[in-house]
Amino acid sequence: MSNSTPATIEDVARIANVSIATVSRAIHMPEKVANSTRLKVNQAIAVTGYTTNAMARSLRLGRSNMILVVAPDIGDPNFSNILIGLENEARSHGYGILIGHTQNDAQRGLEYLKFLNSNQAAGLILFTGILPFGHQTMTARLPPSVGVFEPVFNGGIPYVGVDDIAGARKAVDLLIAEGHRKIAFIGDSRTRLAYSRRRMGYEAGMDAAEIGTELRILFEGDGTIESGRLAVEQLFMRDTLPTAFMCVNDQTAIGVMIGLKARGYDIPRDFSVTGFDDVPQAVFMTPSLTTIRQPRTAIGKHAMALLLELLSDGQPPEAEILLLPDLVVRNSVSAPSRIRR
Amino acid sequence: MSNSTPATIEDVARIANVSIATVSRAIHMPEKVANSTRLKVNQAIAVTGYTTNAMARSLRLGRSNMILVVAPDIGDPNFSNILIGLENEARSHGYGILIGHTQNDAQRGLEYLKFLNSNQAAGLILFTGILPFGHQTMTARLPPSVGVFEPVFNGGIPYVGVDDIAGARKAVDLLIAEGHRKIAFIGDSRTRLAYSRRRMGYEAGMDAAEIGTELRILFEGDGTIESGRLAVEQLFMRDTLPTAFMCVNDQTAIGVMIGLKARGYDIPRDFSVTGFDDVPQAVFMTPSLTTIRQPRTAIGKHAMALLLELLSDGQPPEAEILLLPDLVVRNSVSAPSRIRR
DNA sequence: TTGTACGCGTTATCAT
DNA sequence: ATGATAACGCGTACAA
Repeated sequence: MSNSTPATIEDVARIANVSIATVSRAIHMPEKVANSTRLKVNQAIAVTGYTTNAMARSLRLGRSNMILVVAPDIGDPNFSNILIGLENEARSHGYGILIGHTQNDAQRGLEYLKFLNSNQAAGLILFTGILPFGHQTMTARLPPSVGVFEPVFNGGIPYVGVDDIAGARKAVDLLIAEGHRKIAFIGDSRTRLAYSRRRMGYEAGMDAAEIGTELRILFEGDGTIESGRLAVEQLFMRDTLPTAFMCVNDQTAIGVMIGLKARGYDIPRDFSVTGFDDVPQAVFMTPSLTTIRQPRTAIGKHAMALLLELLSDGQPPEAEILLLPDLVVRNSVSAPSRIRR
Repeated sequence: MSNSTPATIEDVARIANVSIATVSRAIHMPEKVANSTRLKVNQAIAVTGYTTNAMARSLRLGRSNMILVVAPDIGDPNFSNILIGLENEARSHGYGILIGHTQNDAQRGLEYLKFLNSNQAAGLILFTGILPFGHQTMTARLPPSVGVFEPVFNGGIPYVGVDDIAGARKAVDLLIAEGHRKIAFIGDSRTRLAYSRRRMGYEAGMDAAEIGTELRILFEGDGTIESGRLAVEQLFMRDTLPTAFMCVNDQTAIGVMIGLKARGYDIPRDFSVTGFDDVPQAVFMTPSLTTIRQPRTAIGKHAMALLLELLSDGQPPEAEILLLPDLVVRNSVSAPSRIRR
């Protein structure tokens, strides 16, 4: 059983009294081998505790059973949850997943490119809109790849993300349903494509409710807590106050809440606030934040499924898969207060 | 340059006008090859864009350059931060890291065991005190392994964790320095060894301050938010109130804070609270939680360094590496109130 | 200092 | 249905 050296296909063949070719067939194409023979082989496998040597297999096949997952920041809470989806899906198809993080450093990106070139990974999952390989990118032969969250700016690389427009629409619709009309959108059109889409959802919702542009307030931030706080300050100074703040992401929403509380206002009595993402701390805020939840595990699962399809079929089935995010109603939204503004 | 098929060692040899053996030597034992030859080889490598085929190399060498990291739950915020340390250290030594999560499911654990057996990983990092391989564990030949956070109950497997006793001591010392004497320890001696050690730190601190056992309150919980809340209820019922709650982990502390606030008390005016771990939401609590921070990235780095040492030396340099955690002072601790209790 | 040749464990081709 | 054998790309013992 537990010898010093792992059993090889030859050990199995000897014990089962067949050739190594038959053993290989019994494992990978069971229908092409006689029942009685297959039985003998299976017994021999059980006796020896044989496991296919993945290195030899990969060498022969010319491809590994590993998927490289590259993210700019592993520590990102978004990352770990998507990882779960990725890992489950990969594992259930016999693939393992390799982790890499670039910290937005081109040098490290290059290392991963070498990694890919040395055949260590059959496919690539990218957590960023840009290829992390610097200027070498152009000459690089990438394996089948799939982006997560954002389209990869290289063309031809499919991606799995969330329907930001529909998600934002859910938030603005809730606000409108609660009776709000003067709703500010605290946005960030520069950083990510997803963010401009969220704004589109906001506009669409306002349009649908026939709320005129004179009631729409747009603040251009940068998606950080600080920019949320700043938005509040600016809006107060300009004396153009909304009854609700719809924020492009949870970070901004947290900043808005901080700013509002600093001025002594109560949320949601005086102002309603919504976020987007449902970061882990959203539920711990006071009040807990009403937001749009990213279906993280599902995103991971779909991205990996797409990649595996690519790996077998060769052709990209779809260029873009958008999942519908959920509205998570908590305590930061209520009907608008009666204070005149 | 970017041909259809990757360059092999043979391509390099042909261009450099040497044998493949010389190319291999030029790469792996540069000092054993003539300067002029090495130069030719390096040029040929540059021209072809050659990268060693890792599969072939691993097959030949009998070991891969992958480290398998197995955790019960990838989503755990502790995990991702340690992962950063692990990854950085591994990568800088030419190793890649593979992720697996078991969800405490023995079946999945077995899959990883097969993985290991098929030579796909040269080493193993374990995030749990128990081997996740079910009863097969005994017969299994494990590769060099290192535990993280907790000792692995198998013997002979070194681990890297945190000095829980010293960490807890920092918390209790702070409380005592603020003037507290009647300090409750809300613990959990069943779940993890680390937790009992934290209690030892508490006792040691109380001993050092010569605070008698009649002023020590011990509540046995289970490390969850709910158990923290429950502790408060019980202590109020028993009418044995401390001025400070020292909690075995942040979850418990959060529960305690919820319980205290539900009864209308102010923290830290009426009661002080400390946690342990510094989970991401600790800073977002109101008040923000004073706690002991796990040096997560450092733990990962040390664990991987230890494993790599094991991989090359063969012998475990140390059985146990304990890192010193930091006290993070925030706003949940102040001097005890004057209310008589 | 350099080259030749074998073997690592597998899968695929071609016979039988 | 099964077996013999050639490759996959590399590292190294041995020979030169």
